[in-house]
Amino acid sequence: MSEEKSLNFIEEIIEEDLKTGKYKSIITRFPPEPNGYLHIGHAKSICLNFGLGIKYGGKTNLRFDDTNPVTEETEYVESIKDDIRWLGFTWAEELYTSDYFGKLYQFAVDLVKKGLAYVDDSSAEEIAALKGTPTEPGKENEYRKRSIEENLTLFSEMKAGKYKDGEKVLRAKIDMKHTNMLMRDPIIYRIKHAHHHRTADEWCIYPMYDFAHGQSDSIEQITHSICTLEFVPHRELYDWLIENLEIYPSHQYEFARLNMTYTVMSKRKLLQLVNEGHVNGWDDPRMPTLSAFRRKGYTPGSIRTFCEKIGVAKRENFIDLGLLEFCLREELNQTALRVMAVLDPVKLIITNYEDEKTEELFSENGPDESMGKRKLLFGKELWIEREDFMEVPVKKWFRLAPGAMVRLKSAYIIKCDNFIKDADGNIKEVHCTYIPESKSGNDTSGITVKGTIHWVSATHAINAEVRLYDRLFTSENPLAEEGDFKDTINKHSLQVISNAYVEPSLQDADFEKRYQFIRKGYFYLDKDTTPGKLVFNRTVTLKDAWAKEIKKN
RNA sequence: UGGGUUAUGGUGUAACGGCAGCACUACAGAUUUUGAUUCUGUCUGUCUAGGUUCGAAUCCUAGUAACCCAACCA
Repeated sequence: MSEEKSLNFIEEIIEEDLKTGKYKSIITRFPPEPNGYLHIGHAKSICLNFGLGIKYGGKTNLRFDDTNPVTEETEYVESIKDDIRWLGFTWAEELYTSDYFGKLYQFAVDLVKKGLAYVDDSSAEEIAALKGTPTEPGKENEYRKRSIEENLTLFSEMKAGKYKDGEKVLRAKIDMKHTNMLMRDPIIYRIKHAHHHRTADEWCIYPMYDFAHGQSDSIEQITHSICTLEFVPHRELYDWLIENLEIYPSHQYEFARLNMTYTVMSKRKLLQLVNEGHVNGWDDPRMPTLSAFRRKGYTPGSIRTFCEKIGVAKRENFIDLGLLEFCLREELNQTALRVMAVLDPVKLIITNYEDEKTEELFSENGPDESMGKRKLLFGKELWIEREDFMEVPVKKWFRLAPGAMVRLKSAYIIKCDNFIKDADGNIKEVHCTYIPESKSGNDTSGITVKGTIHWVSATHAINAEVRLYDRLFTSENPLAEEGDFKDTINKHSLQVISNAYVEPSLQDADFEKRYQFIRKGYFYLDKDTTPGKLVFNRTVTLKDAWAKEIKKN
């Protein structure tokens, strides 16, 4: 049975274009502005653009849209390239809009020569005042009547640096009464005496987005220029410029950007979180940036799967963060190495176990037998999870409690006989006896227990710092709340455990491996790890039916 | 009081005039040496009102709602 996957609307357009022979092959592009780090919303666009290139045997360029020197930096260029590579994509060519500044300038001159652009001496305020509003038409000003010759002179003087920032702009001459405000003589060049990250001080005039993007698409012969919905009104201008410049006709198509629960996606707001210290940098694992997801332990494959599952359409969407986590767990469940770690330790003493004895036990590394087994060290004193013992068990409890039996994962069945509290009434030690015949893999005891808990040997375990993350916002939609979105920041989004115990095999942890701390979640080594101190990030929790059960009561 | 875009379960996404499907979530159960995984099952939907048609999510008419547009940002 062949399962035919339905096409999204852009794929339909492409297949039609290919079928009718409009294009022999396609070229797409991913056009980030290097003024911030890439986030999960960009991943949707990256997967779409590069995915299309791959699917239809075309190619995809990486083009940095660097027309605003005051906000753009090389640091961002590098991080963006890293993130795209990490996601698993390869660009055909690495390009910069600034590569085309010469051509773009010439295009502007052509427009002036055709009488379709003019130099305007008005201030930003004056321009805004005559622009009108969405419901009222704009008005023309005196500069609009300048001769072609005068415009040519003035524009070349702008380029030559004769004027200060804001003193003059170049505008396309279209229609001040147009119902689309973007067509009311849009500014296409402005003066900025600023240092550009690539062209340095070569230019003091820079093209606006609308006069750079479509023209760059055209220069690269991009067949399908894909952007998000807020650019829909720009398409009319995009087409107007291409038509009047008589250059290669690229076409723009728009899809709905990704919105996700418990997440803000605008670069401006993310920058705010970083600058105001609400998080510790762009790659703080609580951020929705790709570098943060990477640091936290997300796999590129899970993000690609996610982008595949959410689809591409034109209607507003609000995706459940849980879907991303589902894709992640789906992959990690297959691939993560199983190990044991105790995050909130309580001492467990096996009273009938020989004092100095150390026993070697074996445990599977993962769900697939090919992943092999590893050695565990077992002894009289262990660390177990505080939450796995209950002095007065609730109903349906099948972990440790006075008189109760559980299996220690890959080891023995034990029975709880006693426990000791400290002066504050906290459980200090749990005393148990073990059943020698119940050894894992060789159990002749005939006893069955409902619960299995994880453990580490107190004499062999190594110490580690473990960082647990929760969602950054308490509100599902921080932007929809009254007041500032930062008011809904989750004050408990980071929990640092400095005294966790992990099994000795973790001494060899590295950035190639992802782990499941059995029963606790998936974890990944953090870059803050030093030779003397292991640091792990919790990538995501395991699904927890018991927590849900508790919550119900 | 302008222009543009979009409306399908709680959330996404299919259907191209012919049985409203899939995924996530939620819920119930089975299995389990991870209360994980796996497996089984259940609930929930075509924005509204008319019309065309043997037959409408799909076509027509009229509404309604949401989002975008008044940076020398992209």
